[in-house]
Amino acid sequence: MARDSSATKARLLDAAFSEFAAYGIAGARVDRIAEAAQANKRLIYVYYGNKEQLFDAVLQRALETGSESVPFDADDLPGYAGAVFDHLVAHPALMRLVVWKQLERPGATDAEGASYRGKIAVVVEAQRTGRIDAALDPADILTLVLGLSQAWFGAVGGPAAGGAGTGWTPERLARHRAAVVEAVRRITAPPQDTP
Amino acid sequence: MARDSSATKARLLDAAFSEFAAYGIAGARVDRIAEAAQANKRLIYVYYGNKEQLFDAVLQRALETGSESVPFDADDLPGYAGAVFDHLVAHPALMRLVVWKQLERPGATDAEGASYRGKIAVVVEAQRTGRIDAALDPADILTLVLGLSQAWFGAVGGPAAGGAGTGWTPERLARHRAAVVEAVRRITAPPQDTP
DNA sequence: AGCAAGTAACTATCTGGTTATTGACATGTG
DNA sequence: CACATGTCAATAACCAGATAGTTACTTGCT
Repeated sequence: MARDSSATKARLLDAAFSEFAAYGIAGARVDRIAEAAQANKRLIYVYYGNKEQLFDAVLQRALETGSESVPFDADDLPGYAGAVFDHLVAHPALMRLVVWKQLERPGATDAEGASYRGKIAVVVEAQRTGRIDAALDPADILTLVLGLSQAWFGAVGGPAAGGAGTGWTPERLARHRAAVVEAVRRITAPPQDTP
Repeated sequence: MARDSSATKARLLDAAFSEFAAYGIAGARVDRIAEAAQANKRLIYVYYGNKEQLFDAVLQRALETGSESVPFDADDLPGYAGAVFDHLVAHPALMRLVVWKQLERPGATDAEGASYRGKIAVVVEAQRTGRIDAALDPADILTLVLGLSQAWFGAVGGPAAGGAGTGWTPERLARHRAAVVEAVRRITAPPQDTP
């Protein structure tokens, strides 16, 4: 039990995820991560190199699991926006992590760029087949849909804080979710969509 | 010239603005701020108390000048969104500062809460007079409009980085601005808006 | 002189990262 | 079997540099 290096690595990664989500890269404390993981600080350097690389590992895993559980669907962008919204609300730490990354490590990684270009291509195709209004630039569509899905995070009284209970009641959240979905529908629906 | 305390205070505030926008609260360095302001570090504590209070002062001034130069107009939300967009693009440091604040100091201040409630009231009135679709919750409208205006910041290849040149060409930026304005129009326009 | 503005040097503490060492387990050898 | 050897996981103590905040002092203006 005490000699399982992969378990220790995983505990460190989990602890680092929480720490980075809460404090960002600059604010995160290596000692706190080690303590929360019940591991020795040294092992962070053995397994992950240094604080920055640990952050990279945390972010990569978080984004992987994120894009796995919310597959992109250009044929139903309102549904996709709702799914992204649900996932972020369910995992506010992931939301915070992404924002920290945006501030402290701007610029897209190769994986992000590839995923982005893939989505663009799918949107273009959906525009060609008439399922998305072709008047808007596909890159703009993507940006706006994501922006709408994440808008709650920046809202006044929004749950930018730590983890759980955050001022928004479930009803309020559900209503906002519906508003996001409807907004995406109005933006992306092709003309003459309401017969 | 060398003995003008208000000028020194202003220089410190400017330097602190840049520093906090670039590195956040945890990442900001008091020594760097003093050096950039060509002032003695001690004066930060004399004039502003400590690092956190200095951040508060920076944020307050930034938000004040922000809301001054972009007045809220519920009767023309697309135009308002465009104006917010323009202002943030012209002052990316302000955008970053707001996001840092959201992460490192969650929760709305009294001033923010008041401004928010004021906007809500104006939106409600605009819905009553039929200038905004009344089907959506006013709080959601506000959140979505702001989210759209800021969506570019989170975009792939977006200018989350430092200050100036950031991958987005002026043309790309103008196109995205038009997309934001059009998106807000589609979301907020009352039914039967196109005669 | 007297007061406000400004400064250099200092300190206590923190923090990322490292060194030297120990403990556990497996394997090969006589 | 008994025992030496090598390897991997883990640990405690340590260190050099950084950092927020302070103390005691000087400068310049009226």
